Amino acid sequence: MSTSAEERDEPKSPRIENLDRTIAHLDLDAFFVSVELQRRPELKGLPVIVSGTGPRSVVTTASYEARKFGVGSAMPTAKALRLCPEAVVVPPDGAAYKRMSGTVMDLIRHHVPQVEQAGLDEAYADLTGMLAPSAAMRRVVHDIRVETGLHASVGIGPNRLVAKVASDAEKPDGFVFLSQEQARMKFADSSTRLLPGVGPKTRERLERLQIYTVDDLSEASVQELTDEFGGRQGPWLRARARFEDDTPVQTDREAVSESRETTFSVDVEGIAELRERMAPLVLELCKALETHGHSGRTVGIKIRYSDFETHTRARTLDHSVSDRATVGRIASQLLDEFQPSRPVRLLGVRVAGFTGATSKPREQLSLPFG
DNA sequence: TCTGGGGTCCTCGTGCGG
DNA sequence: TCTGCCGCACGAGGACCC
Repeated sequence: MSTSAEERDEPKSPRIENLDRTIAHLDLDAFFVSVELQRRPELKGLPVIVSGTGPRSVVTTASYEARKFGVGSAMPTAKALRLCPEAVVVPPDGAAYKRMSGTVMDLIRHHVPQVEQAGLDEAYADLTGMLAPSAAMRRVVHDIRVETGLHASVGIGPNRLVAKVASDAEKPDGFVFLSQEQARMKFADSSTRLLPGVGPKTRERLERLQIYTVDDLSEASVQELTDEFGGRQGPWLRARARFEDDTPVQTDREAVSESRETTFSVDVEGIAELRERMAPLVLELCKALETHGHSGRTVGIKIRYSDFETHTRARTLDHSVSDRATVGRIASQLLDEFQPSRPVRLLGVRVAGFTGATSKPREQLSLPFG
C-alpha cells in the first residue's frame, strides 16, 4: 500500500505557487487498533475491532483487515460482527491511547514548534518558513515509527484544508504534498462528502441543488448556495470546494466545556431512577473538572429518547461552578423541570462557559459546525 | 442496520436593557 | 411615557468531527 515519495504528488520543488504558508496534517493510521496491536502482537494480521461490549456499543476503530469486510467506525458492533464474525473485539483503553498520543505529540513538537493537536490521533503543524518542510515531516514520521511502532499519514499543503484532505487521500502510510490547484484537480470528481465540514445532511441538501462533486460545488452559484445555506455557510462551502482556507494553526486551544453522558443498555423510565443514574455522571464530571482546573457558569443536561429525539436544557449562573453539590442540584432541577415523557436512552450532564475561556471572534472561513 | 462518547460551533428565536 | 431599534446574552437544536 505504501508508495515511494517519487510516485506521489509531491512537487519536485517544495515551493507551492502563491504560497504564504505551508501546513502539514498528520494522522495516525487506525490509531486505537494499532496501540492494541503493540500490546498484543499475536493479533497482527487479524481483523480486530476496538469497541465496547454492550448491546448498544459501536466500533471506535477497525483494523484494515476488518475494514475489508465493510466494518467501519461508528458502526454498531452487532452489525460489525455480522459482517465479520471472526473479528476480535478489544475493549477501548482510553488511558493508554492518551499516553501514546502524548508521546507522539512530543515527537512532532521536537521537529516542528507550531503544532495544534486536533484529537488523540491527529495534529496540524505550521511549517511556514522552513527550508525543507517535507523532509521535516518525513523525519517526524520516521521517529514516530521507530519510537512507538505506529504508522502515520501526512498531507502537506498551503492551508489546513488541503493538508487534511491530502493526508486522508492515501492512507495508510500516505505522504502527499499538494498545492491548492493540484488539490482542486485531484479531487474534482470526488463527492462533496470528502470535504471536512460536509456531513450527510449537508451532502443531501447539496444534492437537492444538483451538486454532487467537489467541482460542482466549486462552480456553484454563490446566490444559490446562500439561498439554501445562508450568508455564511453558503460562501464557506464554495470556498471549501476551492480548497481556500485561512484558518491558523492554533497551538493554544482551550476547552470551553466538559461533559459526561451515558447510553443505558436498557431505556430508563421515571424521574427518581433518572436522578439516581445522574449522580455518577455528575461525580465523574466534577472530578474531571477539578483535575483539569475548570469551572463554568452554565450547567446543562441532555436527554435522548429511544427514537433518538434529543433534548437539552441549560441554566447559566452568575458565577462559575465545578463542585458536585451545585452541579448536581442544578442538573436535578433541570431534569425535574424537563419531566421526560417517555423512556430515556441517554442521559448527559455538562458544564460550559469556562472561566477564562474567551469567545474568539468568528472567522469567515472557520468551520461553522466545529 | 439502528445508531457511543466527548467535544466545537453555527443558526435561530427570544428576552432584556440602553 | 411609549415605541422601535439594536446589540447582547442566553437557550435550544442541530451538524459535524474524531
